[in-house]
Amino acid sequence: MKNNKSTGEILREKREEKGLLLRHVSAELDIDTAILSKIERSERKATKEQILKLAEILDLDKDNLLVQYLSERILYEIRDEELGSKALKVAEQKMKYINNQKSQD
Amino acid sequence: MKNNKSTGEILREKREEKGLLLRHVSAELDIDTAILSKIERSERKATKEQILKLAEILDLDKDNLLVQYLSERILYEIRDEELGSKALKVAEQKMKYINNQKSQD
DNA sequence: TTATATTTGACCTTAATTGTCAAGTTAAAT
DNA sequence: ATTTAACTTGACAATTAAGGTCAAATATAA
Repeated sequence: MKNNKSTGEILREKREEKGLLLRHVSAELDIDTAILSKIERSERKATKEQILKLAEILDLDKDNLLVQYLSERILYEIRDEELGSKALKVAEQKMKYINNQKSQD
Repeated sequence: MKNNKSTGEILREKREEKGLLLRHVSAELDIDTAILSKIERSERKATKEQILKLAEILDLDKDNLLVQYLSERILYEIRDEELGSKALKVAEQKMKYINNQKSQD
C-alpha cells in the first residue's frame, strides 16, 4: 500500500538524503534541534507552519506532506477510541453533505 | 441522508422532548447552564465525559451520540483546510492498515 | 408586567501544546 | 581508547487553547 510512512519518517529520510543535519534544518525552522528530532521520530507533532516550511527546505510536495500531516492529526484525535473508525466514516459523510450544500448556492 | 443533525441539535431536541430545562441537565453535568446552552447551539464543544453523561440523562444511544460527537471533532480538526477531504480519506486508509497489523499478531 | 428560561460576553482557570536547555547516548574517525 | 560531532532524552518554562463562572441582556409565557 501507499501512505505507510509517517510524516516523521518522510522528513528524516529526505533530510538524510540531502545530507542535511538536524542543526541545519532546525535553524531554518527557528526551533531547537531537540524538537525536530522528536518530530522526526513522531514523538511530537509539528505545527502546520513547520510542515509547510519543511516541504520547502526539503523539496517535498507541499500538498502531499500536508495531507500526511493532517491525516495523522485526525488519527490522533481518535486515538484509543473504539468507535474511531465509525466516526471517521461519519465525518466523511458529513463532509460530503457539507460540500454538496456549498456547491448549491 | 442520515447524520444531518448536529450533536447539539440532537441534545436540544431530546431535552425538550423530555421537558427538561437547561438548569436540570446542567446541574447533573455539574456545569453552568451557559455552557450547556452553548453546547446545544454548537458554540462550544462538550467533553467526552459530558457526552456520555448526556446520553444517560437523555436516554440517547451512547455509541451513536459518541460517534456523532467524535465525527464533529474530526471535522473541527480540518476546518478551513482545503485538503481536509483528502486527509480524511488517507486517515481511513491508515486506520485500515493499522487494524490489519493488529489482527496479525 | 412579572417571572422564568435562555443567551451573550467579559473574564478566570486549567490543561495541552510548543518550546528551551543541559546532560546523556551513539557513532565515526583517528 | 579517546575525542568529536550528531542526535536523543527528560525536566521544566512559556504560550495557546479549552473549559469554566458569573452577571447582565433577551426572549418566552402566564
